[in-house]
Amino acid sequence: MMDIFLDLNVDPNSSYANSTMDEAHHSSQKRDQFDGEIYGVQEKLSLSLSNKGSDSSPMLEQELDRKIQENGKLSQMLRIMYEKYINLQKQVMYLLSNQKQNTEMEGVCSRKRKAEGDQEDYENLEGICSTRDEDFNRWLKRPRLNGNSKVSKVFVQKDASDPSLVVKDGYQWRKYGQKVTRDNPSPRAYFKCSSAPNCPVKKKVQRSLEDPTILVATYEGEHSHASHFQTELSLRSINGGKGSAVPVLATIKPSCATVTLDLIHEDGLFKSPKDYASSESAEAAVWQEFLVQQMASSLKKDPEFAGIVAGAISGKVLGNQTNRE
DNA sequence: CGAGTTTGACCTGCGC
DNA sequence: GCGCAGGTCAAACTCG
Ligand SMILES: [Zn+2]
Repeated sequence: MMDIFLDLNVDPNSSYANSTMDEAHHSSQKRDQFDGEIYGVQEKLSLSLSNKGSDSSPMLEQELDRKIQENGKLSQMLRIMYEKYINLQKQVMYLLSNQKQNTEMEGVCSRKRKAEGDQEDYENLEGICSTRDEDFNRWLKRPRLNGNSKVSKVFVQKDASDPSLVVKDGYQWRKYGQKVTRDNPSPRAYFKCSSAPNCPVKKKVQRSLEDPTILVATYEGEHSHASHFQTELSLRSINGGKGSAVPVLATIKPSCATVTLDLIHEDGLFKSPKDYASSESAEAAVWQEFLVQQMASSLKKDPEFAGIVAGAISGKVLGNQTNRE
């Protein structure tokens, strides 16, 4: 069972960020610094691409150099992010081991419904990798569902105007029910896996009460088959990584500097980055590449970024053509 | 026509 | 035992 929702840069508008400014001073400083880095790169990108009208080759070379430098900076940023993430993961594992000892002494929560209610109380905390110890402990102490059955929670950023509760995760799902729950105005949809005839996996999808742009998908059970992601991944390795991008759910919103990475393993459940990072350094490299791909796919989705890139490319192409003529 | 979705009815577990 | 809430079923419906 893995619940991962990484919010590396908390939305400055979120109540969490506002209400905990003092106590989270340390981490917010780091965040600001990182935000600054992101904004700086964005500014540079638009600045360096804005003079695409020039068709002189020294200018192009200069521009190319600048882009190479920017590329290096972005890679460095990714490396920093990755390192921070690994540190957070270590913290999680350390606290989890402590928590395990505590819960073994306290006993397991007996009332199922009570447990679910409490779980939703902690829902907004799950989305935040907080460095505050008290919040972090609350996050860790939230009641879990039956530890034996595989239950995982996935948070997916989705446009609030889109009423569909579809979470693309590499499996085929058949909807078998929908219910309006007591404490959330948005309905909860029930799905069964239809990728394989005997697959027992179910999932529930509901919009987060706190943030309607986030869909909370709860998976139960283990797939008795592979998803098409797995096929794709094996194809990728055969093709030397030239296949299509790893279909993870990742969104980056430059406007509010929020990074949300939903890390779905090919079996449809979460695979913690720790699982990649703790084993081999080669695995860490794979994870790093994985992060880069997520970033790239997210940037591709951003129309503004796509526009800038398209402009730059067309500028270059037109520039080359006019140079030849 | 088959597969998937919708939606009201029904089932089940929990709290009082 | 009753009522409530979450979860599931299945007939009707939609869509390709
Ligand atoms: Zn399945």
